Order: sequence, then C-alpha cells, then structure tokens
Amino acid sequence: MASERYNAPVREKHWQQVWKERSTFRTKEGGKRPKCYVLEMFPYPSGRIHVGHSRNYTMGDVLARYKRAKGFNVLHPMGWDAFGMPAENAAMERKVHPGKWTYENIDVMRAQLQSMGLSIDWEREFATCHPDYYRHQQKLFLDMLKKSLAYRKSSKVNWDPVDMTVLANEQVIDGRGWRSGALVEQRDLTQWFFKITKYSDDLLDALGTLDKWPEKVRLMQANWIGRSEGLMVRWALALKTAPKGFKELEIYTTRPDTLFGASFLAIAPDHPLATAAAAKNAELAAFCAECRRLGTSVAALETAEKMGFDTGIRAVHPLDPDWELPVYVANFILMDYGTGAIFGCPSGDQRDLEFARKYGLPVVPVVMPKDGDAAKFAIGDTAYVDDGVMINSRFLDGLDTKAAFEEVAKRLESEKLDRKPVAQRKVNYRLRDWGISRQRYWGCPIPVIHCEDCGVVPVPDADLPVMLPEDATFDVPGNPLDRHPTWKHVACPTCAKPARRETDTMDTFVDSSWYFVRFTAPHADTPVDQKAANYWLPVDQYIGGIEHAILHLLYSRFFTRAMGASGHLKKTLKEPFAALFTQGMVTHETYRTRNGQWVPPSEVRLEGEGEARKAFDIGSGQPLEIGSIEKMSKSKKNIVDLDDFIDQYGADTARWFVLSDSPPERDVIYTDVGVQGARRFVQRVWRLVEDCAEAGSGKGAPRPPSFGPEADQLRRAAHKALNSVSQNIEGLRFNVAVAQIYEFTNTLQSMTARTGEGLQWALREATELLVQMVGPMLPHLGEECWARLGYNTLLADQPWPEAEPALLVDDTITIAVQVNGKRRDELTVARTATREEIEAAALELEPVVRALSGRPVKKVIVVPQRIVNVVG
RNA sequence: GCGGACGUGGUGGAACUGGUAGACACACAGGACUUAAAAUCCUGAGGCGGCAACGCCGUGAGGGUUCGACUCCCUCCGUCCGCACCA
Repeated sequence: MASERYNAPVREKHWQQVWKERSTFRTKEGGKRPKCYVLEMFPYPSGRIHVGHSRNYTMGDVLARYKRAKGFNVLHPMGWDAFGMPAENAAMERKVHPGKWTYENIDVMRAQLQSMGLSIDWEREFATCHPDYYRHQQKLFLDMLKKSLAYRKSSKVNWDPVDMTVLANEQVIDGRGWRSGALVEQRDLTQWFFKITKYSDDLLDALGTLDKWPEKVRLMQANWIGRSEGLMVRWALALKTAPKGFKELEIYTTRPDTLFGASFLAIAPDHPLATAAAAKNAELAAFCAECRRLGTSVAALETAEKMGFDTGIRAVHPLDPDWELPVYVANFILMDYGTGAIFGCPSGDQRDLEFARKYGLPVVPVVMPKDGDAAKFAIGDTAYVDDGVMINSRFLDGLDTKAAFEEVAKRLESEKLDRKPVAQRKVNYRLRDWGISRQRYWGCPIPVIHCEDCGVVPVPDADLPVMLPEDATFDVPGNPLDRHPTWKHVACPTCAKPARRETDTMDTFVDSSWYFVRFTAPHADTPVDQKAANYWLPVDQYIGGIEHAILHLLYSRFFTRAMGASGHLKKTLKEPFAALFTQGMVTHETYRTRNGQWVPPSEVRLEGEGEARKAFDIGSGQPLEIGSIEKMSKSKKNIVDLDDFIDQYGADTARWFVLSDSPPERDVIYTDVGVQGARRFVQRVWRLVEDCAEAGSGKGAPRPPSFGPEADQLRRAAHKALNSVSQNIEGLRFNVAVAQIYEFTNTLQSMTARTGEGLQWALREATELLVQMVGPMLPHLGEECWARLGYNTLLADQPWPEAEPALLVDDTITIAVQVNGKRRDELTVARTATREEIEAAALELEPVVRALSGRPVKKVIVVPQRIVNVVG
C-alpha cells in the first residue's frame, strides 16, 4: 500500500529546478516540427499574482505542454505590460519611483509564475517599460508618422480644474475628480492619433476570416466599427434665427426614409453652431457648460437624463420649403459621430420619442408594420423602429422602407442648396481614430520635437530611445515630464535652435499592440526580426479575458496592418491571432467592515451555513458584512494570494482547481471546498501510481497475447479516456477533460482489486496513460509519477500517447426507446443492427407495449445508434 | 442609454450537428477501517406520490416549431462584461 503522502511543495521545487537545468522549455526556430505559438495576455505588474490571474496562464500552459507532446515546436513566452497609471499613483502615494515599484513587482510576480511550473521560455521575457522595448516602439511610431498613420488633432479630455491635470475616465467619479473632488470639465487639447479608421473596412471585412475567434467577440468588434450606410443632408437655416455666418446645418442619417416624421434637429453641445448660438445666449451657454461637466465618457453621457435646449434657430425641411423645425442642443448627441447633428423622428426612434414627449414636440408615425392599418396606427410609449410601409409621407406613402430610402436619396441628391446637392450618400463608421496621447510620466515617450520654425520634427533614429528622465517628481498632480526642469529642452534636430520635446507619452495599449511580435525575437536590434516573425506568426492560440474583446484586440489587429504598411511585417500577414479564447474570471466573496473597509479572505473567519452564515474579522473579532461574489481584485481585496496557496497545497492543486468544474470561458467561484477536492485528487493519483509501481507489471513488460474481459474493459476505458481527453484539451474544454479523467480514475481504481487474464499488464498500461493524461495539467506530479514508474526520462519530453482505434469502438450499443417522445426503456443492440431489426426489437419491449396501452402504432422513428421513438 | 453574453439538482457543472437531462466533482446521509480523529474506501440521492413495481413533474418565466427541445424561434425576468484615458 501507498506509504507516504505526496509532498507537493517540496517535489514541485525539485522538478522546476530540473526543467530549468535542462532548459526543457527553451525555444528555437526551425527544425522539421510544425510551429505552435501559444500566448496568454501578458500581465500588468500590479504587485502580486493571485489565484484569479493563475487561471489564464494554467490554460495556456496545458495547451503548450500538450502541443509540445504532440510534436509541435512551441513558443510560449511571458513578459510584462509594465507601463501604466498604478505605478504613477504609487509614486504619488508612497513616494516610490514608478520604475522601482514596477521592477520590484515584476521580480515578485516572476517568481510566483515560476512557482506555478509554467512551461515558459523565460529567456524571452521583457518588460514594456524598459528602454530596450520602448526604443523599438518609438521607431515604429516614427515609421507610422512617415506613412501618415500618426497625426495630431484637437480632442477632448477630462480636466480637473483644481489639480490642473487630465483625468482618466476611471478617475472621474460622478462628474468629479477622484482626488480633488472638483467638478470635471471637458477641455480641448492637441493630441496624437493613430489613423485606425484608414482600415475600418478591412478590420470589419477580415473578421469573416477569423473563424477560430468566438462569434461574440467578432460581433462586438463589428458593432464597434459600426459601418452604416446613410445620407448627409444639408438643411437651410432660417436666416433671421441663425447666428451670423451660419446658413445651413449638415446632419447624418441612416433613415432618410423617415424624413416626413422629423420634428426637430439636435446638435452636440460642442457643435460650432451651438458655440456660436451660445455666445449670444447666456442660458444656452450655461446648458452647454453643464453638458461638458459630464466628462468625456460615452457611458456617462448616454446614461445621463436626456436633456435638450431650444436654440431658437429654425431649419427648413429639405423636402418642404414651408416647413420649419426647431434646432435643439442635446446632451446625448456626440460631436465625434457623423456630423455631430441629427434630425429627430420620434415615431421611429425610442430616444427621439422620449425627447419629443419631454419637450412637447409632434410625433407623426411614418412607418407602420406591413399588415398595419394606416388610419389606426399610432405611437404610444414605444417607437416603431423596424422596417415597414410608409404612411403620412406624401410621395413616399405605400413604399417599403428601402424603396423610400432610395427615393429620398435620389431626390435630395439632385436638388441644390446654394448650388450644391442637398444630400449625398455616405458610408459612416462609428470607429474613431485612436487617441494615444497621455499627459503622464510612466509611458513610452512620443519621439518628436516641437520647433517654432520647423514645426513637428521627428527625433532622428540615431537619437533613439528618447528616455524617460529618472529624476522626475511626483509630489504634485500634473505631467511630471512637462514640469521637469531640463528634460524637454533640446535643440531642434533640423535647425539646431532651442526647441522642446513632446511631453505626452503613449497610451499603454500601444505597448500591448505589438508585444506578441517582439516575443518572436526579443533581443533583435530592430523592432522585428522578419525571419523569426514570419516563422512564428500568427499566434496560434491567444488566451485572455473577455474584457479585452474590443480595444486591445482591435488595436493589435490595426498594428499588424500598420507594421505591414511601414515595412516591419510582411503585408500578407493581416491577422495577429489565428485563434482566440476568452477565459472567465475567478471570483470570490467580498467582506467589509461596518465602516465599509474591504477585508481579505485570509483575515476572515466564517461560521454557520446558508442564511445563517456569518463572517468575523480574525484579528478584532468584529462581525463583517458578507458582500457579493466578484472577480478577484486588489481594490476589493477578495483575493487569494498564489504564494499562500502554493505553500499550503502546491502548484498542481492550484492548476487542477482552476481547470475543474467551470467551463473555462465562464467565471469560476473560488471556494475552499473546491480546493480540497483538487488536493484530494492529486494525492489519489499518487497513491494509484505507488500501488501500481509495487503491484503491477514492470516497466516494459511484454504485452500478453490476449486479454480477459476485465482487462479488456479497463483497456477500453483507458483508450477512450485518452481519446476524449486529447480532444477536450485541444478544444480547451478543460473542465470536461478533468471530469473524464475523474471517471477513468474511478474505473482504474475499481479494477485494482480484481483479477483476470492480462489485467496486471492492463493496469500498468492504464496507470501510465493516466500519468500522461494528467501531465499537462499536473506537470510536477506527472514527473514524480513518471519517475516512480521507473523511467529516468522526463515526462515533459515524452510524446503524447496514441489511442488504439480498435478499443474505441464497441460491438454493441445501448439506445433509448421512447413512446411519444418519452423515454420508456433502453435497448442494447449490435452496432451494425439495421433499422428494421431495431424497430422490431423496440416494439416487443414490455414497457413500450404498456405505454402504448393497446393504441395502434402510427409511426416509428429510428435513428440508428441514437434513438427509437414510437408514435402511437 | 447602447452593444454583447449568460441562466440546468443543495452547489460547480455535463449533454457531440434537435435524440436516454443531471456525467464528473463538491456538499450531505448511511456504512467499513480506527481506542478516537484525520485520511481512505463502499453505498445512497432531481422533486412529488408509492412498501415496491411504477407514475407524474422537471433545464429562469410564459408561448411556439417538431415524432422528439437544455439545444431552434418569439416575449418577459434576472445576472455579468464592454462603451474609446483602468489594464
């Protein structure tokens, strides 16, 4: 019998050392093996790794180890998304330099990841905050600038008037700055942009080629790009009502067919016409100012109560010179989309309807359902937004939506206003250019110099990298680069006159938009080593959180194209990630004290069950409030530290736990009992192997000429398990693979007490297969067991076993027999049984006869190998 | 507000392209081993009724399509994610 328990923490360190000494996971290009690039989204070095983070890396690692065993040349790298605001916040709060804070975090987190036993090639590790990385990013920027993919324009920021600084959206809380509490305002600032809109169509169309991406992500991206076909329509303004110099207002609409249902026009608060009108109207100016206080977040703008202000300006309907409509300024119209102006058709748009009801504007139905009655059709609380038949629309009446669109477009295209067509067709996108300027220290400096005479001058390649100054100060808000006494003062590279550096740094999304390329040659002198990039790219399996479904992935797709255009990647490589998997979070209950402070689970004692469950602070003994289950996060402190976990249970238990039960794309709730189950299994495998090593056939014992029924049954179970576990690992259905391993382990264990012809050999075979199957998931235990079974090779170097096809197919098959769709019995027949044979056998079954209770059989549906349904 | 997803026993979940709902695990109950505990092993179990055989109900709620629906369609409810300066 098994003597000792498996001491995971000790043995895991041993095997990690062995892998390291033998460079087991070092990657090299070339060779005959097919390549496979497995990548998990790299982490931000926020401090420590918790069990929540570990899930993503475990999944990638299982796949990487599996693919390695399947004979692939695997690239599985790791690095650090190391620029970002938390480092700067730490600098302000704790007087520690962002660089020091970041690198210290990296050291801690690297050690933590290594203690998980990941099959990572650590020689490729880099941090994006290191000049060795960002110098190449600056080069990429300059090449994009040359190709006009980077440019400057004015755009809005959240401005904190007290701290005199730009705020991120997350730093704006209920319209106020998070530190100062001051009312935030929108401010215009000249900023750098990447021309992602140049690729709107391509980014949209190519989604069709990404068949290994989740459908929902593709859909979200398509909606984000938001292609629409519509009409730009110019409305004449009633001159005596409009500010000087304003003769017309151009709007964008996707529903010109509803023009006869128009009852108002609305413009954005920062539309030029609004600004001009506000100059002479203090009340309007106040309204516009109020709108600006909502900050720049679209979510905030659209959740706010819909409000409008009648400017007094009137516009002439393009299809009826005698019809004038009011022009409102409205807080939900965005200057960035279309022309920043719309016409409102309350009967055909819910938001317009609510606006019209609020301000007493007419609601005229112009589209009704195909089978509707024009005389009776009216709009109540709900707008009719679908296609249908035109009514109350003069020459459009009776046409369908599409025809009406065409008719209006045709008319307005040929009509003239001020000698130009009233309208023109326009394909519009919701996607905006990517604003990359950040007024912060801890980011990649934008490598340009502003000269009074020469304008914007790129930093010459030879002067790269533009390094961040070490001696920045963080004691006051605002941009440390801008207020640095010397850093920004340089000579103009062109004319040598005194000039100043750009003090904006890049959005950290830029860093993560090409890191997967850099991993293919992390030490190259140029940003990209084309040979390595061409060999490894695209990433074969990318794994990360669903929260990145839009921005990070879209930016990376853009960057791949932009790097193609600027000569850094071959142009035929368009998509960086061939397959994408979005994994769920690990969640945990939250606990807080009476005065609202979060308490980590490690300091909580729980009592009772169900409704009566209570939580107490271990230190003070005071009762705590048990809050909702949320994703593990530092801010809510509901995290379980990876070191604590591994010290107690070992890495394999952590890995098994995060893979078990929950489907990987869904959230998993952390519970201690779930962890206990995982630990139990680790010990159980060890015991089985110990028993087998002592009692089973020896290593390499000759295969018996024949097997008795017990051995045959075990071998079938083993090979079937191997087959489906392989498929489920490949399909990333880890929870199902885990369940199948459990099932097989149960079978194996139940066989150990039995005897039969060839059973000892079969037990040895099954045990070895079990070890190989759990290997990618429990790599340390796998090595330990492999050694215990007498091998002096590494399990990590073993090829994946092949299932014997003959053992996967059974001779007989059990199918369900239904009567009128209800299961009444089951039937075991030969695999090769014909429809007629199955039907005859089914009709004789006693429960079937009983369920029919004498009724005649009307029909029998037989789906061979599946089901019989008797309809009576 | 807009866009996207998800909802199955006490719990996490399984169910291939519409074909035996509840695999597997956790928790629970009973038993074995033990001086005892832990660990381990065996057995049981969706709900209701019944000694049982068995019957009825059952995949968030309501409706529909089908011989047959967790799966497809419509309406509703609830939860979660994203919304462009968090990463």
